[in-house]
Amino acid sequence: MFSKACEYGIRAAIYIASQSADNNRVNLKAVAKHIDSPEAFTAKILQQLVQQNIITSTKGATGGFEIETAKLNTITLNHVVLAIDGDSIYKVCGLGLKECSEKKPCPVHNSFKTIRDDLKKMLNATTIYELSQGLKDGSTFLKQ
Amino acid sequence: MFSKACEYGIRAAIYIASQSADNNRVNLKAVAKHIDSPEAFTAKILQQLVQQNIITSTKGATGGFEIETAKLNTITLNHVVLAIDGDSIYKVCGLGLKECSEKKPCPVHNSFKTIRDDLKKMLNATTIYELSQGLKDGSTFLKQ
DNA sequence: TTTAATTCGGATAAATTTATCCGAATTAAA
DNA sequence: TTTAATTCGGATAAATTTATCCGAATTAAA
Repeated sequence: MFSKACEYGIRAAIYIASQSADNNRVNLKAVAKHIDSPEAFTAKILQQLVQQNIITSTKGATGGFEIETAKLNTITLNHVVLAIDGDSIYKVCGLGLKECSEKKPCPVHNSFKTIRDDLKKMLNATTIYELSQGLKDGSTFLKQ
Repeated sequence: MFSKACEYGIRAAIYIASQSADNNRVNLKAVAKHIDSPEAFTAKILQQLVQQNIITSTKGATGGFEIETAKLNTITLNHVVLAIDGDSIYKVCGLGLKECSEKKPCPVHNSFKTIRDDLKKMLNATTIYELSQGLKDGSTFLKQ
């Protein structure tokens, strides 16, 4: 569904959000540990999230990553997916055709459209903050 | 969503079905041409479909690929997807977690479950034959 | 029987994605 | 001022997926 990079990105965003809710800034090492991901690769992904203004980074000793309290509620799964995988998941033809469109649809165009619209709706309706709450109350997990 | 191989596989199956409905056997070259795919790679994918008993191959001159008339109606998108990409699309966690389950769900487990179940339902309900009909009546397309 | 057209299967190559390494820049604390 | 901990950015490497090549086997037709 998503690239590995995007999966890590979502996991990282959820973990950072769970800590930012308590005003804790977290560094790369802590992120990689808590989401069970390769450190150096995670660094690249966090950089992307910083560039797309989804998370904030602070350099130097005691530096790390956080999400501004004001933003916490506004960031959706869709934002993270767009930042890392782009909009191909919404746009690209299910059969990989370049020219697939409403006017010249591939054989699965309409059935896929329904699924994709539902996915889009879900990604837009789900905030990273609400997902981070599940982590904190122990009803959901990111590792082990 | 699907691997490139699976996209080609679906396209190939639909094209072969459209020809088998008229009792035409088609060779690799024709398949690759009509679904606009690389020939050698397509050969590998057709081999997989043969091994999984989705299509039938005939060797030698005048050889090629076809789908048995009796089978034509029974083959679904799900069969082709399983043959090429396996069941990972149904099973694997949306965030790539090894241990994600009903009992220990990842943060997106339930929202993804809904989408995935809908996808599964659709893939199971759609036959390659019905898709090939759209091709023949000109309402859908596989290339250009 | 020979030839030509085909599928099959194994060995590779190219492209893309995933992952690592490392030095530079930054910054808080000693 | 020095040190240590950190993010950043560029260069690579490893793994996976996509794609190609080619000889062997098969088979219909000449």
